[in-house]
Amino acid sequence: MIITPMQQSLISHFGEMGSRWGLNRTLGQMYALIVLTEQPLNADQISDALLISRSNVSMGIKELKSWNLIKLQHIPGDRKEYFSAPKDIWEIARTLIIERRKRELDPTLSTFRDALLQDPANEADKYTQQRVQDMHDLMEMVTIWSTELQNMSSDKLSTLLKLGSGVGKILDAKDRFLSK
Amino acid sequence: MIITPMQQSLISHFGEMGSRWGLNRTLGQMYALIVLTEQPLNADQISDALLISRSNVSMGIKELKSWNLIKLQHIPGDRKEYFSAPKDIWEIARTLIIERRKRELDPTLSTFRDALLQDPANEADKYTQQRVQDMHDLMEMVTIWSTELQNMSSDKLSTLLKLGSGVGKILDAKDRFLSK
DNA sequence: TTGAATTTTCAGTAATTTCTGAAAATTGTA
DNA sequence: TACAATTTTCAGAAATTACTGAAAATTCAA
Repeated sequence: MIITPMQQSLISHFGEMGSRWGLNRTLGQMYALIVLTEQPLNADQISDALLISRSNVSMGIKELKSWNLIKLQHIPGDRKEYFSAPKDIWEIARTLIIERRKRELDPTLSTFRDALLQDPANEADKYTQQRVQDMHDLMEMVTIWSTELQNMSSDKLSTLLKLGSGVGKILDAKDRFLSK
Repeated sequence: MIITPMQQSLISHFGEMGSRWGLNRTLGQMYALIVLTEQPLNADQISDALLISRSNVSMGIKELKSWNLIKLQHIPGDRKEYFSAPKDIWEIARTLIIERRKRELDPTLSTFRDALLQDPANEADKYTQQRVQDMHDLMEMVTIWSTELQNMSSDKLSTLLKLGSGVGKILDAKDRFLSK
């Protein structure tokens, strides 16, 4: 498993960014390696390439599996497991959106609902509930969006994103449009 | 600075979630406290309420300032600085989107551009560049979107989000619509 | 200016997270 | 079934991150 300088610099960068995304350095590096390599890789190859222990790779794979970010493959005549990333970058993006929502939004939404069901004990609680209500409504809408994206084909997702700076125009004319 | 049980449970939750967002526990708790309290708070009140050291609060405030998440206020006759969050939840959301983009996307986009400018040394590099190109294009579109959101009023942002499950419909009819 | 009030910095410590090697568990084939 | 190959687990070590108290710096009113 030889890594080119270009790959190395990208892998390092993903490592540094890894922690800013909910992952960690090693996980970022592992995923970069898998995404940037055409052939599926086995755990030993990953361990060699990134100079990390075999057991660390095993834990990393477990985590990447829990994120649904890797595909598992078998090569005939080889007992090792091989890992690869989806070739469709939109599929990866979609998965990331879904998984981040699960981890970052869903638990909070549920906590918000609990708080809103309680009787406010005093003025402070009343104010708190107002704010929670606002945050709840916002997060719920983001959730609806992400569900929509989840069920969207790569083509459609791509079209939507390319709409980019056209969003404003659509909104300006939305009423006219929706009334047709 | 008395905290109600309702506030306490929300603050705890924000603390736990804090690390899943690029913040940390204390920062999450601090921001929850500030958002959920109607009155602006000073550093000592935050320190008291959350049972953390005054210096920790100072560092937290510095961080929240760098995220543009808090407003600084002065109360006549009081030399202390008071902090509050925007009352408009959309403004907070907008700020979060911008700041997360700055931290999570921009540096990566720049690394991608560097890699794409290089001459591929071999087949592996050619494949790597293909994948980088895909990721680059996707991230650039997300960036354009976030810039759009950045310049959008709260009203408009709210309208867009509420569109929710209407997005698919809009896309289906996009061509018809845009040709008008 | 001066000095009390307030905020910030920072070195050392504490807490948390990540990583490793060794051992246990699992898998698949002969 | 037996066993070699492979993967997973996990306790302890290493690395990183967060927190504190004390001291330095800043602010502002008199």
